[in-house]
Amino acid sequence: MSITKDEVPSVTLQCGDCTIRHRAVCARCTPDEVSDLEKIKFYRTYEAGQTIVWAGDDMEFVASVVTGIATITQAMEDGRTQMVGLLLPSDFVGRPGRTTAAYNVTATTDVLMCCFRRKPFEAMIERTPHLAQRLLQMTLDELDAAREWMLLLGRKTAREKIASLLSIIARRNASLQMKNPSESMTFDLPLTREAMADYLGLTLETVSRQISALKRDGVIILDGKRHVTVPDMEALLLEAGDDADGGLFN
Amino acid sequence: MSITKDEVPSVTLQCGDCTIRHRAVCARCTPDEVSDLEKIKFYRTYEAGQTIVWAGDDMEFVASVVTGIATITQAMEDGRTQMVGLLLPSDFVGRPGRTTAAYNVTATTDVLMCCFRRKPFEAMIERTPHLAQRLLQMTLDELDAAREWMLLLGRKTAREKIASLLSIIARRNASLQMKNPSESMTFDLPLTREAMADYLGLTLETVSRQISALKRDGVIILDGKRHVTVPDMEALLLEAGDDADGGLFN
DNA sequence: CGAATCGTTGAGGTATATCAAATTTCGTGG
DNA sequence: CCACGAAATTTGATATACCTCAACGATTCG
Repeated sequence: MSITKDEVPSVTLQCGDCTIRHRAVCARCTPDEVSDLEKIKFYRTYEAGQTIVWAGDDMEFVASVVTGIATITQAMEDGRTQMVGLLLPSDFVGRPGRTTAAYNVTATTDVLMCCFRRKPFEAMIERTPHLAQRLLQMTLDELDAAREWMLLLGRKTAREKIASLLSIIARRNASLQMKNPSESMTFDLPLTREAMADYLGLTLETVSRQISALKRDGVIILDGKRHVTVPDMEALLLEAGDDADGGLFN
Repeated sequence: MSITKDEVPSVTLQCGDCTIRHRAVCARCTPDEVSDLEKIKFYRTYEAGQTIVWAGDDMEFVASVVTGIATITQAMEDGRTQMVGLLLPSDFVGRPGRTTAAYNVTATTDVLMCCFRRKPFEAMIERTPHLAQRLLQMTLDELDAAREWMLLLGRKTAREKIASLLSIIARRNASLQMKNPSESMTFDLPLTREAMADYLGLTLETVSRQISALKRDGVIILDGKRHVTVPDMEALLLEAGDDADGGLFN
């Protein structure tokens, strides 16, 4: 996990064939607006483990995750850490109107970010309703996700927390692969046990134990430490303690 | 706590001298835009204890809290409940673009709401950048608050949770009364022990015990069950486990 | 005055944290 | 390719913070 100098991808990407074009903050923008955005954008890459933003630092840019996974975390002085967001491709990083970062953002896999210089981006929000509208929509979605997580953190048992996390990851993969979510599903965990613990408000030992328990009970099948098969999504959803249907939208 | 028919206030309020005009969703609107809003607005009152919105119901309106306090809660099938938001004057209720309410909203005191019919309001957002921009700002603030709460729910001890809640309420009162927050402060708890428990992810017994403990330790002074004096805000902040300064913005 | 609501306090149980050690995985260099 | 060390993970033993169940006190309201 060595830290090397950021490197601009050898081929500069064009917004026209960007993989997140239809989901990112620019989703509603007209071609004209996109070409305005293109003038203030630049790419950055981060290696797995690298910090993208330090809480308290000046924010020179806001950005969209193009590929890879990053985490948003908040820490107390004594080291207790809570993940407060998981950033997937198309997710937005940074808050227009704020000069100082409030959270740590860390790459958990190699990450490619599409960055916009903050000042020009803020100016553009003021004059581009499509941008503000899309950002509002995305922020409302994030708020919903945060609230769902508050229920998990405040009221769910350790087993339910693990099952919830697994089903969220599974659901995500399902939506990518366009599979019927009731079938059996297979995916890789993008997080270490410690990162899962920070997400779920548990210790890594408890995470490990509960994963072992779910495995023992046949709810999941493990191949190695990270490769998970869920033979019966219904059963997993049941363990998560959510409403039977689990997540209608998204 | 009887439930009576909603009643429009005897005097219909005018946006011009509305107490939340400068903080609510309409804060950035021009006089013209406000008068457009005025055409689709109506007032509703709710008594303490009354439900304002049921999760799953159709949302006919979105609204601003004008006076009083309401809570946003989420419940699991077995009854476990988590508060995911606290609504104070000027806060916004409802999500444009969504037809069905995702959460329960309940009045904890008598509440006056300034409501907008949802459809026309959504249309107005599309054509009124000032409205979308302000709503974005407010939503970003809520997201920050939700994330701060995630840290509390996931990583703080019961005592820290109580101290955090008290300091948030105290800070709020300070900002209303324009007092120096380092002085001693007095305020009333707007929540029952049970509501506090639902907010903090605790049982009401634990809330009661921790409040007693803070009282025993001289961190707070109780007069009755709800009237609280904090002789030394610094000490309370310390108990909350936050950074020394505690809350720069807002 | 009695019932209902709200809050406090106590005793004991349990889920999860903490501390500790063994085991597996994985990257690196010989 | 293999050996080594570091990191990640699992598992065990024990501690403890918080929950659960229960009883009781205070306040309000009809």
